[in-house]
Amino acid sequence: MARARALCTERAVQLTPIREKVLAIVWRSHKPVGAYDVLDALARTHKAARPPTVYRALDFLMAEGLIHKIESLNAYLGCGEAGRPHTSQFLICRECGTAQEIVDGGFDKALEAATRRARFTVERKVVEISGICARCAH
Amino acid sequence: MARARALCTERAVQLTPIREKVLAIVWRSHKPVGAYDVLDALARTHKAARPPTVYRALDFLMAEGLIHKIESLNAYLGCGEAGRPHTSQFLICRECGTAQEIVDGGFDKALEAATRRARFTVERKVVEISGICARCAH
DNA sequence: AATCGGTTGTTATGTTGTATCATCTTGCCA
DNA sequence: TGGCAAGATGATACAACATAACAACCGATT
Repeated sequence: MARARALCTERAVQLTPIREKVLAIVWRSHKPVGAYDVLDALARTHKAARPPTVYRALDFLMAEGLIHKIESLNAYLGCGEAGRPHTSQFLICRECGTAQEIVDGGFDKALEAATRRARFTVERKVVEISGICARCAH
Repeated sequence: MARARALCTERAVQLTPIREKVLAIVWRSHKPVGAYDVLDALARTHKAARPPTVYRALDFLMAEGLIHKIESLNAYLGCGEAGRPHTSQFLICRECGTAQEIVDGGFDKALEAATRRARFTVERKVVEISGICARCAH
């Protein structure tokens, strides 16, 4: 969190109280959390919270690389490599609901080769693998 | 489409008129199409169509591997390798809206290695790359 | 004829995300 | 020191995406 504050200062963007609360809410869950769950949690300490309040904060945090959106769950997850440029992949366990962020160079290399072959300019990568994690498999 | 019919016969599942119409609607667009766009199109020839009608058909077609869902767009796309077991990745152009399905062995190999390392049992893969396609880049 | 599984009809509702315009705060500077 | 501009938030309404629940139908089997 100190790191998040430092990053925002460095970039001259504002990590306002609302944004910081939302970040804390997303961050403290190791499972992806839905926008309306964030809203419920935020509303406990911030009565005026409404959907746009939350979506604005989530958009800001995504733009700054502090959280990710898991598209296949419509949910949000704290980023493990906050602020550093990186691409990430997610392993999502359908049993326990956790999402693990992994960084895999081989993956990126294969992707780079495939997109270059297609002359495709990459802007955003969504890689979400669902299944059963090691712990839940026993 | 003949191929879709053959597959369903072989599997002893019913490609009913509604399902076939929905498949045709998804298939004839080379862009991913939203469920409510499908609904509008279906309703032209099938007045009774309602959201559940469409979602049931889409679920069936996905289960049979005839279409895919693009999670990052909440939209559906005809499958290029209908019925054959395969994993696919998508290149989605934000300019023209087309989504190209690519099959890349290197990708699958990298994924296999990464998931085995994590002792993760894969059930579903979502790989959606957004950006600018070759045609739109000029 | 009874019934059983699969499909569709129907109504309502739940979930996720945005548009729009008003208001407030802060810093700047003429 | 008054006014303006940019960024952030408040507030209302609505759009877009998806499912729950139960009724009705239909063909195949017994």
